[in-house]
Amino acid sequence: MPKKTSRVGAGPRSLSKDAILQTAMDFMEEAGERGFSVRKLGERVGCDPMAILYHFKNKDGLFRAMADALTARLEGVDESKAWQERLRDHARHYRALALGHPNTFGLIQRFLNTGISDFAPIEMVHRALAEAGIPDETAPALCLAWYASVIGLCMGEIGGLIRPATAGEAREILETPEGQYPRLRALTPSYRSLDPEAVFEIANDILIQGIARLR
Amino acid sequence: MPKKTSRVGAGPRSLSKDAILQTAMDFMEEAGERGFSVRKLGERVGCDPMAILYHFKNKDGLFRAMADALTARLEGVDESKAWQERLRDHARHYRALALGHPNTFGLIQRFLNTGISDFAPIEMVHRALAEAGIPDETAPALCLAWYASVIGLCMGEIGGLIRPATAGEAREILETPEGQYPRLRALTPSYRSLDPEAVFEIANDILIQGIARLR
DNA sequence: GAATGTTTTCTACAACGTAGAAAATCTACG
DNA sequence: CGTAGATTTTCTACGTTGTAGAAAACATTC
Repeated sequence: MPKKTSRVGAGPRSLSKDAILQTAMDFMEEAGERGFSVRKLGERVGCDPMAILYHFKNKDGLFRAMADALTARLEGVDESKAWQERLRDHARHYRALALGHPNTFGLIQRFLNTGISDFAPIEMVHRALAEAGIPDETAPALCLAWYASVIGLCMGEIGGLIRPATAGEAREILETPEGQYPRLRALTPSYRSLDPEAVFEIANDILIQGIARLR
Repeated sequence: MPKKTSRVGAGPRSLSKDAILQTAMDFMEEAGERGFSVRKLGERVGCDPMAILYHFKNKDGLFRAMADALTARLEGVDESKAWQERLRDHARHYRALALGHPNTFGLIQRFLNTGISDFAPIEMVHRALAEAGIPDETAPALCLAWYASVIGLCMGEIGGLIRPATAGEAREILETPEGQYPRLRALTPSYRSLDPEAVFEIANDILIQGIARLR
């Protein structure tokens, strides 16, 4: 039977898991996943690398915890809004998370399989789908499709797929034989001035429109 | 000035880049990215690890080439079909690629930023969008949104997000307080028997419907 | 203060990516 | 043929990584 005090077992300096996670996320944003190592994190935290692994089992466990910690920062939505706006806001919050922590966000995608630990947002999505008139048979599929798409859009933006075309890329298109890619050629200026936020919003439009027409 | 023969410069055993890539992809599917190393690949190929790095500059370059090789296997679409079916088929081909090479497919997402090297499929998508009545101003945004969503769906499926809920997960939901997640609770049986393919198809429906109504 | 349990450090090992030098092999040309 | 130059493959070596296992430091309970 443990004591009544908060800390169930205190080691010498009582390294805080939350503090380690915060430092780990900052470090990940600075160095990227390539530059991230448990040893260097230990240096930053000011402890032996093995102390970190003691708390998180192994590097994968640490990554999982970082993904959870980031997911936990997801802003809630205003329940008084219409279902369309609630879904849109939820998607926007994911995007905000991705843009604010681009390097850590990839871990969310990687470890999304296990631990749909946060039931609350999923319940919210399902309430929205119910209000949209989606029958119970298709609701789960729709919910997962929505999450996969939204996360895909976030990954696309932080991964560099969704961004204005560079001058070099534009030139590359214009240097192709005249009649080969007429549409791509015509759209090149439009690609040059692409607005990533507009891409996200238009994707949201499509998802919401599509859901509305599906019932 | 090089000779007219095909091989511009032949080393001792003339290690074929394509053969290396094929072996690398097989190895990646067997071992996953964690188990993949240049040294072990060298063993499989039957050469020194450094010979591989000579051809691909470094491990990242090899990964990039693997992603390109996989993308090159994308099946083309039947141009005689309606634009809706062409988009749907294109998406299905991506899914087939993902399910056939789950471990290598992640590289496609990672390195999609650079090298929109295959103009042909993008041109195809834009022709479809034009037929759908999408104006030039929004076509690029729509195209990128479509790709990001489709790839997100593929990653969601091979990453384990899109799959039937396990018995343990179902229990976890049913063990929550009665009135807390009523929707989730009601949908649990439906989650248990979820069909990933249905999720993909419904997402396609939404995308196509959304595009059709957008003009 | 001794016993017990938890946390942190220390030490060591196998595996990794790859730089740089060396060797092996190919091509071109006399 | 042989020699010169270019290309490809191997060899060696270095710093870094994740982490197992033993030891040490500290906290808590009696």
